[in-house]
Amino acid sequence: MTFFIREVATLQARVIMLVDLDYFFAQCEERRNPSLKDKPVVVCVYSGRSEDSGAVSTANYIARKYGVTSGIPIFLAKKKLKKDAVFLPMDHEFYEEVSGKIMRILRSHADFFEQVGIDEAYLDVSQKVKGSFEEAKELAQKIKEEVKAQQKLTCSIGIGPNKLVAKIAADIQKPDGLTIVKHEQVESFLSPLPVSRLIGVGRKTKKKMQTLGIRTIGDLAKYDVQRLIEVFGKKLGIYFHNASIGVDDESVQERGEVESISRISTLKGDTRDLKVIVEKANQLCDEVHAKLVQRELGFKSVGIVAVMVDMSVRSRSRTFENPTNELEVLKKTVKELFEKFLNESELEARRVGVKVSNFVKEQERQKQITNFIGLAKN
DNA sequence: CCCTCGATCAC
DNA sequence: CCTCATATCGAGGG
Repeated sequence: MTFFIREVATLQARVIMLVDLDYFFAQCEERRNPSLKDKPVVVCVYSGRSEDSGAVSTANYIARKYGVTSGIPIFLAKKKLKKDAVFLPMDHEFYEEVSGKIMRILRSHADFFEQVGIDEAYLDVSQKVKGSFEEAKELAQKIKEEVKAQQKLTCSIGIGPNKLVAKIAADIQKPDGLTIVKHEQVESFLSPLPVSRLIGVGRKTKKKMQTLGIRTIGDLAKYDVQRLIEVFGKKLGIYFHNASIGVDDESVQERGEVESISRISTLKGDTRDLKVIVEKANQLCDEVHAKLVQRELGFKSVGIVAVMVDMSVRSRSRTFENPTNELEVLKKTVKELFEKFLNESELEARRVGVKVSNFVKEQERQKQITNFIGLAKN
């Protein structure tokens, strides 16, 4: 019997790490210019409406002390900081380059690897550490040292029996943190934490749970699953229940290709003038199309999105019978979608976006065409 | 099963 | 005054 249990344990028990690069964009800027290190650093997305319009992407911890966090308007960040703060525009290419080098280091230490966004990755290290959390801790320290030595950046690492716990653990101590939660600690670790720590619980869901008397993950664990399903739907209800008791069997797997490519941009001024909107949309089409070419993809679906003056978000889309890769088709479709949309809407638009999806590898698309011509001939 | 669209989350 | 990009879910309709 003991034998059997041990078998099960070696087959199933996992050791998962979540590595999170600390205040990534701002830390990249500090690395490039170390004189920034003792100042508040705020990396911004400028929207171009006015001098300081736009939002904060990432701020270093000095800036955060003053209440400057991701997503707040730039002008507000300036009001909070005043003097010696440094405001910088995003340099996405640079961050991608740094990220790529670090991800290669992380991948080399994992049995299975999954990058999540530009600054996060899950590592399944079960085999590497032979199921030992003690060894996992040593490996994590080694990884932190290596990233520091080779790329001059700090990161925070969470270790747990699954992705869910590892992710929350990584958030506990940062920057430059290391938090380990073993199986037997999962319940006591999770239960006092607010539900908002769970992936999938944002502003709206937190509010909804609050009205149900659910504040902590422990509260959620005690709540009836059937009720959760009634309130949040089947998929989410079951997910929330399992998450609340630290259960998660999602595997760590390399992410496949992206399934949509989109660009959105803020207009100089609010408008519902088709010409103005199409002009901006065409720029976005160019950018989206460049990505498509780069990835050698054709697309079957085209979508537009408009953020209206009241910040409500509207979208329209169209799916073709056959995939295409032509920029002109994209632009024409986008124009038609906006034209139709404007007829159905009263409000002025503040931001507009373009999206393509339903990809077909260009090679496959060409093959289809060749086949079709072949058939027609016979 | 596919399409469309809004909502939500989180980067 | 309030960025950007991607994924996922559910509802509604076919």
